[in-house]
Amino acid sequence: MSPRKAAALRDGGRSLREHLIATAERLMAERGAAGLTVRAIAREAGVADGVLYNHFADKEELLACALRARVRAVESGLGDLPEPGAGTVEAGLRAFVAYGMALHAGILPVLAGLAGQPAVLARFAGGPVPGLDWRDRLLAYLNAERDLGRLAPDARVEAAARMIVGVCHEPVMSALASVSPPDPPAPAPAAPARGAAGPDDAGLDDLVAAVLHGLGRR
Amino acid sequence: MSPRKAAALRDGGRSLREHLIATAERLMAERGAAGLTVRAIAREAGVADGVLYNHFADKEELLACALRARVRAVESGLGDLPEPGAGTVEAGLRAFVAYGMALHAGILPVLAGLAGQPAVLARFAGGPVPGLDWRDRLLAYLNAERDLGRLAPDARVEAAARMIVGVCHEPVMSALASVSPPDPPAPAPAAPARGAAGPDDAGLDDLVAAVLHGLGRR
DNA sequence: TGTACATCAGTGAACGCGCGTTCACTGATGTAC
DNA sequence: TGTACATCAGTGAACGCGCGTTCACTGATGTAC
Repeated sequence: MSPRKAAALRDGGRSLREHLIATAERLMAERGAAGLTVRAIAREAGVADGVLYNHFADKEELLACALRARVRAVESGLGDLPEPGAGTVEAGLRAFVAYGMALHAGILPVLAGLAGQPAVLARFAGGPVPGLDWRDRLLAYLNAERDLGRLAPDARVEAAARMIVGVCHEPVMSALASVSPPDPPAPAPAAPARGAAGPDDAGLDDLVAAVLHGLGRR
Repeated sequence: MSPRKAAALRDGGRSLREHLIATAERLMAERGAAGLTVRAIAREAGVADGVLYNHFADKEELLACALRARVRAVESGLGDLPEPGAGTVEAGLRAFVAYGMALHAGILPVLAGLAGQPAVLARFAGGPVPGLDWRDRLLAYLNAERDLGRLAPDARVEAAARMIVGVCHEPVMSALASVSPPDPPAPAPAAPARGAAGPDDAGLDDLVAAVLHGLGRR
């Protein structure tokens, strides 16, 4: 009851399905999802072209699984989000912004590469979307801190949340717009548009200070 | 010295080159740039498939021209940006945010559709990029208002500019992530991801108030 | 003025290529006797 | 225990399709005489 085994799996215990998802996820992270072909995934995984159709309905299902795996991998590398009332508000906001920056830097480039394949994004959206969850938790954190009296009673928490979400998108979008690698022969670094994306520590402090104190005269 | 004329241009005075750019720009705005083919452009323009190569080096050059035309069209529909010192700071910021929202809502969906074709983006980036120009003018405006004494002397203008840029990206990105039209037979509305993108007037006011006054207790 | 020829942008069938997907075949393993 | 057979995941050549691009041909217009 255990027929032929894929050459690439002679060692290692994981199934071919998991192996294909892991390979597709790695290629997404390395080269982006835009020009990813089933042949490239199969060759990189060391298996035959057609075997993916024994485990997935079509290419889109494999890509959707790989996207979910990518999201889990990015999130597992991030710490916990702060609880309201613990530590200073400055530190809490810093943690939320740093988390959001890393989350979006890891996921947005892949999502952008799938902009031309809405069916994959639709399958992905058919579940909890990590960016939205993070946004909801940020909003809940701000509301709780306001209720604790550590933010102004009339603080515009909705507007602030939208700005914080936006500021996490912005460096990724700018990096995407300015890259210009050759299309087919892109060896690419292991994690593109990551390094230069986020702000340094002083930038984070300025962001938090701007959110808390505003620009106006006091 | 005036040989055969394209059937679609028997009336109208513009050149076939301009006609192709205008058609490609319209298709970009209607369907996005992701699945746009030279055949679709030629059919929509009412000319033969191959004629584009008499006027452009390749498909990428046509798309780059169409992208520039699209940007000019969006910008021409927007008003002027405010000058420092004129009107209230609130009104000035409102104008900058409204301008940025409309600019990005018109351009980002098209840019996202080109994420898989970096060569087009590279040609586009080989000139003044409107989003960057707007960002620079916003930063200059904030600095000038601070120097005029209408913002706090220690106002974090860089951080605020990044948040304002981000908040203009954010609704477009959210709309892109949530759309799921069928891929090939997409008649699509005339301007996708536009209507639900921007905030209403009250939302704009809250954003400006959050930027000016911050969230902290005073 | 009328006729034959030259010019060249426009035409569209055809080319080569890479894509996603299929399916007849392979061969390692479990089972029957 | 040894041998023949059944199972079925894996294999990879081949299929059909749509893409960007090419190029021999068309035909409206300008020129020569």
